Amino acid sequence: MERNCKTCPFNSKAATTLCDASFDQLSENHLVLKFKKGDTVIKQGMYSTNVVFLRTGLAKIHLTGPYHEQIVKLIKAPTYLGLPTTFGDKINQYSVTAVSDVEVCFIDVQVFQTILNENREFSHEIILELCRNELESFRRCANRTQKLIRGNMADVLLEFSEKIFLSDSFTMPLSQSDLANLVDTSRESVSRVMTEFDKDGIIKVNGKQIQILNKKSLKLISQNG
Amino acid sequence: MERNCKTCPFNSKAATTLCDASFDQLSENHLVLKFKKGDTVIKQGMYSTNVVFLRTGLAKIHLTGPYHEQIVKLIKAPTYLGLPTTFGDKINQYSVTAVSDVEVCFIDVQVFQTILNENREFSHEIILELCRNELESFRRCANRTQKLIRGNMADVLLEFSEKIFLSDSFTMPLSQSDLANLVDTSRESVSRVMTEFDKDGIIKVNGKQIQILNKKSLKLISQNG
DNA sequence: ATTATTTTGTGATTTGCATCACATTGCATA
DNA sequence: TATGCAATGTGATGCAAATCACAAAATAAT
Repeated sequence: MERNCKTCPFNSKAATTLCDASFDQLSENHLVLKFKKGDTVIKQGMYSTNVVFLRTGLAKIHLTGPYHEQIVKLIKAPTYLGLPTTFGDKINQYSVTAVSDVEVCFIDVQVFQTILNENREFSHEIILELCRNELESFRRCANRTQKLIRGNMADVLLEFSEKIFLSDSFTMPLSQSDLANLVDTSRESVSRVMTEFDKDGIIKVNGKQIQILNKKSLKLISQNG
Repeated sequence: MERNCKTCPFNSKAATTLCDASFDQLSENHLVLKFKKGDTVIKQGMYSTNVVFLRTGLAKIHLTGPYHEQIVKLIKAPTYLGLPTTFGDKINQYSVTAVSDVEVCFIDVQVFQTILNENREFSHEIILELCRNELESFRRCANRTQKLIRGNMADVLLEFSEKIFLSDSFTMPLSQSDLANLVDTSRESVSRVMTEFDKDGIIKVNGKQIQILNKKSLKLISQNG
């Protein structure tokens, strides 16, 4: 457990700003914690007075839906989490679970707010990030509800490849059940679509190892049925 | 066309703060415009350097989905619109269309930003609002994708009654096609569900006039299938 | 008033996908 | 190495809701 925030490999501008501007406050008031794959970082329904900064690793945001768990998205460090909670009623509105081993900073709200008030650039960036999230939510929701399973699965594969792993081949970080909750289908359908894509030569599946062979096709499937 | 912002019936705290704190700047820099029912207030894809404040009336936020228009939600004055656009790349990411006659203030981004920078309380409130929106999006999306049509329709009726019109009877502001895009179904299904609800004595439909007779049932339908 | 044109109601048919029901594989822990 | 549990593959069946196809109202336009 280290406490020196200067050493954080922050490549988020907001995070850097935060650290540079307020190192003293932060180093006094934050914790760097390590979580193992599968651990709960934020638990829906619990009281919390911390902003969470995901420093390294992957995590999933999920919440209890009307009938089953809903995975909102897979996120990659560095990002802030739990802002809405912190600024709201301090009750976590969603859970965050580590998908790989992760390092996390818990920053006390009070401190965070102070910094926000003192640092114009930082608060502007936070607003920007929140705006981006809102738009992303709209789009995501429109896609999920309108597209067929194949389209949504194609989207997820493309997103993982292009946004998360920055490579055509990667190790699938989620189980098929998780994927099902992410694209809102059944586990069985996820399985079927994956084997379909494999048989059609669009991807190569080898256990958890995924390789995208034909990105063009995936994009077509994403657009059409 | 009036320009005196002091006269706005702002009951949003953020809006009041904005007006009180920065009346001079604002009255120099904003316009109050009237739109008629059906008019486009914000057009997706267009360049814009204004934050839009919906002063009076109802409007719908909608965007082009992969296959058809998606209505995100019905909104009621007073609210800010287009924040994400304004802070982002200045290209509107969604459309806003007047559902009743509305009054709108266009506030120049520059001015808005200045005020945001000068007014701590105001910027804090904006952050709060953005956070709320994000959470609301998560919930909404989880509901839409998991619930059956009857459940979603029940939700919409309850929301209109409780959040928008604050009454058990109201005039449905959206067409069935709009409702279909809102809950992501077909127009025909909306029609069928409405007549079902009517036949079951849960609501009374009389053209566009809706009366909720049995709120308990609606809530049950919203929760179960 | 009389046409258009958009909205709505309702049946018949089709279909994507959930669900059920197991077999199988992989992985962990004794 | 065996044993147990979780994650997967795959068929058969059922169902919610999309789609198609009109008729009937209701609004708008002439």
